[in-house]
Amino acid sequence: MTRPTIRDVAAAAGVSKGTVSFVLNGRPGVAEDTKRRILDAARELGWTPSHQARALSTSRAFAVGLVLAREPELLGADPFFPAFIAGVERTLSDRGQALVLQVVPEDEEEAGYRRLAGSKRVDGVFLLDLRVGDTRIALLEELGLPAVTIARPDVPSGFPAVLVDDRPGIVAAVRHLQELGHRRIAHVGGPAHFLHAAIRKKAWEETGEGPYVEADFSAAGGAQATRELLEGKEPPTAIVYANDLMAIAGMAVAQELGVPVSVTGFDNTELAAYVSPPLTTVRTDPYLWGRKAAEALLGLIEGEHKTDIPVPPAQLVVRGSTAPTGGTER
Amino acid sequence: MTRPTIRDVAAAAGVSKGTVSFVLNGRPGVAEDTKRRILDAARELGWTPSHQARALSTSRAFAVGLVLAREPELLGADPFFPAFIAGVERTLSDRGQALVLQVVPEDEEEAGYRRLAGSKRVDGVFLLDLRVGDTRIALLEELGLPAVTIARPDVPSGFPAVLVDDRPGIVAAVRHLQELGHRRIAHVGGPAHFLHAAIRKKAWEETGEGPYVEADFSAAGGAQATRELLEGKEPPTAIVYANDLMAIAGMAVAQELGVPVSVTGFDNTELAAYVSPPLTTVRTDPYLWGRKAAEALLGLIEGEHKTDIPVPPAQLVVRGSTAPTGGTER
DNA sequence: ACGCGAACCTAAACCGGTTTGATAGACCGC
DNA sequence: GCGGTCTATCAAACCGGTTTAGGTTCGCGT
Repeated sequence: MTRPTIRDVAAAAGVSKGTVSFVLNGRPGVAEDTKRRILDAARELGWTPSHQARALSTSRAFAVGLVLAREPELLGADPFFPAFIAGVERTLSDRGQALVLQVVPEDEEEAGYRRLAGSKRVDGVFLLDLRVGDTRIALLEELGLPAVTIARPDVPSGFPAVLVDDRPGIVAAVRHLQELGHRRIAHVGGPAHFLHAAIRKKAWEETGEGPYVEADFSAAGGAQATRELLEGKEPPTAIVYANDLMAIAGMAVAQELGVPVSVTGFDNTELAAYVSPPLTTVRTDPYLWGRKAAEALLGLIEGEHKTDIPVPPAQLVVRGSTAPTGGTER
Repeated sequence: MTRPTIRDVAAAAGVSKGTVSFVLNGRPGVAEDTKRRILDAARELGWTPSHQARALSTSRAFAVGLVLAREPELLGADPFFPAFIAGVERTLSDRGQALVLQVVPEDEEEAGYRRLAGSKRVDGVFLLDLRVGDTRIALLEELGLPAVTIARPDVPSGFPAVLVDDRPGIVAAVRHLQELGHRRIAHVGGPAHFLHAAIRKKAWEETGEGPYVEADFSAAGGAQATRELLEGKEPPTAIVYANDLMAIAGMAVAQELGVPVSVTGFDNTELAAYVSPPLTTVRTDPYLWGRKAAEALLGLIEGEHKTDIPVPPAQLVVRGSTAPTGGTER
């Protein structure tokens, strides 16, 4: 028994294919009575339209894409993607859309987008990990592929964006440390070519605080940067990290060196609350971003006008890893 | 300027659509000369076949699916998926296949598979987080959807599987602890209805060691379980955890309670090497599993016979979190 | 009684590939 | 020189939807 097609439904309801199609797409101009007959027939036969056929005639893919250009190991440690993707799915699945993932080595990122666009596999894409002077923006415009980004304030991307402001989180962390009496507060940032790393660094710079070390968001990088800071002359009494992973690795280094130092992270990963001492960090909501981004992207694909979507700013979560100067951290 | 179609290529090469199609699919029976003319024309025009049209006429989706039925928060902390997916992609992208992701709440898992199958969006799926008496096996058979699982020894799944053996890793961890003088070695496992949790537990049981607490693979669960163990009478001197996340959370609890206890994790997450003390754990290779699983799935879809694929067993990575009894853990 | 527009529906073309049955021509042996 | 096979190619049907350009039918105004 093969899958029923629109033809079968049409025959069962005694109408033409065209009419069934009209009903399916909620077009006006079909009598109530006929409409019901068709819907009944469809239910009876268990018919669902073949989205392949639909895709062919409407040249829509009914799917959106996500290109991840990171090394697998780094991906594994990043709490952002799974949550973001879950949020995206939340929106997509309600609307019968699918999410197509491409994971590519960093140097094949462009090819990844070209593949998705060229084979018309997706109707639009998410643009993540925005970089300074990101070449992908031009690429996507060239490809004519609708896109939505996760962007930061003051950096126009040319696409509608979910506007995430990391600054209040960083500022709050620094203020919190200052209130605890810290006067030399360092920052361990992510690669500065990433917009989100750059803006966190900028927010921190504007507080006028101490030394800065650039790392790469990895545990290894965070540990290394911490060692540099603590073994240098005039070590800071507190460190603001650009993510939890580096912060946790940094805490371990400080413990090993026996240097008491307050630390804050960024992301509020699940583990943050369960390390010792529990990590003071900044809570973000990638799940929400995913939902919003997907809504925006679908809207864009439908031809809506592009607008940015603000989301609530990151919030500081105070835990035990920050303590008054001179006090003991553990 | 619209995308060229097969018709354009045919016209340019002075042949019929059919012949172009034959060449494209590498079918025999086309003269060398004609073949070259067609390929030249195709290159000239920059033609790539529309996979939508292809999908319609061959009723193949050229995509495989992955259903993730976990809460977003848990997903974020799990290092398995990103690495697995990266491996999968590695295989897929070479073969022009796409990966369609579905993230659903746990109670909608079945609907997720039905959606993928019903809309013919994918030609096959990966079946992950296999459970004891998994109902999805019957479901997929009912749906007639080819599938590949990540399975454990001795538990036939009915589908070709990447055969992962966690036991040597657990056994090695216990032996290692025993050699260090530990005599009461506890196990904090994952939910027992998961096959991988069950088999780790079983391997540990067969070593004849101490108390067992079931947790849920989360940091919170690991911390809670650890507290129970250490605050009970006859606390263990070592704990074997079923994943790194619980192990790290457990270490923190032990530190807070001031109880010296050796711990081992499972997964070898990036962070494992950078906590204090560095975590002794078991290294697995989900990237490889992803590659193998994708190869198997594509083979299966092509109609090859199903066979299980063994992968190298997990290996113990000894670090500082395991120390001789009576010695200091930090 | 007739013309007209609205409401409803149909037939057929189309999307861009794959696949099948037919055919034209080359080559073969006798 | 003729039937028979083989090769290379073509034309047309098909996949399962959407869309457009007409038809019918009907009620209504005059």
